[in-house]
Amino acid sequence: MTPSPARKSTIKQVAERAAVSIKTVSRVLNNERYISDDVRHRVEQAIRELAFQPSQAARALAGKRSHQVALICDNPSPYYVYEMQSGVRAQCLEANVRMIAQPYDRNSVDLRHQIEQLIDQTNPDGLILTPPITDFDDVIDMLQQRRLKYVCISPAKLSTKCSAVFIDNLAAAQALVAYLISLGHRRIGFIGGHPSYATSAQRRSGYRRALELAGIELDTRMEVQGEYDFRSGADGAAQLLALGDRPTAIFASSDDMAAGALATAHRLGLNVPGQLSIAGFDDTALAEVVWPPLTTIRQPTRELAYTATGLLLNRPEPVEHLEIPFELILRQSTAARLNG
Amino acid sequence: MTPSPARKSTIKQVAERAAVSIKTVSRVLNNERYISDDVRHRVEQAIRELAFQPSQAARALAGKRSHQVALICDNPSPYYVYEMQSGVRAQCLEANVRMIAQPYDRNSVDLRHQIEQLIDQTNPDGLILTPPITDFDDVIDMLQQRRLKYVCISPAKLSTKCSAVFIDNLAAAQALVAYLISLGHRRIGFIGGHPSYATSAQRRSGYRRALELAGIELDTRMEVQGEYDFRSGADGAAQLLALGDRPTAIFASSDDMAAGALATAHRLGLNVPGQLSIAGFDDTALAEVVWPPLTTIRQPTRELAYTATGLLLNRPEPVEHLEIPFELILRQSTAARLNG
DNA sequence: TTGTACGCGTTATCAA
DNA sequence: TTGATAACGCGTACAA
Repeated sequence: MTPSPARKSTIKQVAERAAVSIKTVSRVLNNERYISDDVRHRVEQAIRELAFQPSQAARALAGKRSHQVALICDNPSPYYVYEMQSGVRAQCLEANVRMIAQPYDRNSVDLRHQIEQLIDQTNPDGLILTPPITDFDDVIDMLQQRRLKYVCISPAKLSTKCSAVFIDNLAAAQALVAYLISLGHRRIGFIGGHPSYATSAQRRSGYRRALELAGIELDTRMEVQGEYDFRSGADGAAQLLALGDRPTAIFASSDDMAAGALATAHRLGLNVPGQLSIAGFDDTALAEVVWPPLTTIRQPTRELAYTATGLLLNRPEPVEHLEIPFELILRQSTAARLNG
Repeated sequence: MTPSPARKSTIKQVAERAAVSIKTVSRVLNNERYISDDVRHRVEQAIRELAFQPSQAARALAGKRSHQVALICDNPSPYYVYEMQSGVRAQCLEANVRMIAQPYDRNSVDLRHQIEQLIDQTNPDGLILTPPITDFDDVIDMLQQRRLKYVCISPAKLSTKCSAVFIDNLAAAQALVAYLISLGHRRIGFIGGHPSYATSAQRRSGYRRALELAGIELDTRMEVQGEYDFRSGADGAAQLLALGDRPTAIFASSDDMAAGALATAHRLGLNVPGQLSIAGFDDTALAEVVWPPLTTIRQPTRELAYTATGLLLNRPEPVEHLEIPFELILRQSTAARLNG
């Protein structure tokens, strides 16, 4: 172990120590070709000995890359933001790139301006967008106009202009509702996501298709609007469970809402999983900590983020649309058959 | 509204448009003195017209400041991280400074190295530390050695070397437990926080002091260890409620744990708030969305972060220790008197 | 395979 | 109160 110096070392010092030119050190740093092994080793050792770290500022200023990617993530749920950041960061760590992340508010009128400001100031190598910003035309147009690289996570529709990473929300929702039906449920409530998210409509479609395939007629009173957060899930469930012929199962479009529905069920004295099955999407890994366990579709938010960042950093050229398979995770809450 | 140009504008272009020198533009940007109002207005208008944003990279390279602060925040809970980021960011926005934030893992052996790397690469103007990193000697020593500015949030002990922002955890816990006692409770369970956080011990002390002042003898079986997360709260409550003479109230050291305790209570058929009162710290704003409402100490995490960042940015010189008053929030869960 | 010279866009220094 | 010029630490273009 070399004690790290109190002052920052520069590339020049490394060059002197390794008895090579500055440019050669730069070559090693950037993994360029045409370097003899001997020189490379010498340089690497000097870097280690001096605990040298290149200055982001200087690299960004001199080169074409800034070695930074920006995560533009709105905040439906802190868990969601956290998972996104973790996924992006993991990939950045491997690529030796810095993540720039900060909570954004989709409701601010000058969101586009804020993002533009970020771009001008930091000159990121690329951006990761999450819903619903993926679907904001003014933002997308601006990125396009500036010829910036970006990847969309779960966009409303796939574009030929940029890469996207997503899961098949419709199929996933359908699979989960079909499972509830297979347990014997016929009256299944639906709590929708926030209307400004495209995934909300996709998941509703999946719900409806599952009913349709099972020959169950759609009862629109069984569909309530949510906002992807705990509170709206609790309210939505209250609305559903106040119906005369109330549902025997509830499908919530996110885990925050499913957890809210659970809370309401408890409040009403419905002992899940005896009298009510609750299922939902595990967008935010919240289902992991909920008791009793929910039946969920595991949407690996972190993996979406990780994959998207990989696409951004490692495949400069082609536009790709990558679908990540969802995984249906069956848990205890709905494992008990309806009415024993 | 000026249509923002597709390409980034430079300080040089601004200077030409305002018919002044580059340096003068720089003066305006940095709020330096000795500028005539006339010139200042001309420059400001040119900046607006060109939608000019200074390059972070160039500023950082040329100047002594990088206009960036780093938030070194561990992840006891995604909500906590989110609140911290929001608070720091709000202050950064006002000061026109960029926040660098990314989840850290307190368990990684090379945490100090990771932070050092961040510092070397980004050269931040200052750092915000959160527990338990505030109490890691190797990290603190490194910061001290490099003469970096940093502010600690809720550190284990106040140091004369750096500023700190905190609430009186002992007094807050004491107040909350005293309130439970005033409701008639005598057997009050305690679920502690993660042992590596200093706040855990502080809150336990508050719990004990409240009992002591009420003349209630401490029963160590009533104190269980938690880890500040939902799961450990649920487990801790299960342990407490399995006792022969089980507690009539539970005080959890965080809201995640309080929510966990709630879940356990429901599972056991204890209808909160009939047979059991649950109270806790609202570290992460989770209590806001829990049903039934918890009685909490609102620890304004976001405000702690906001204040700490303000200290860092606006008071370069003196070391200050700032205490933020806590707030006791009475909610339904414990509002009902014991046994009606 | 390696080195030299220049420039990136801003701030700092010093002179006017 | 303003301006000219030299850094800042690295990547790029080109030469050796």
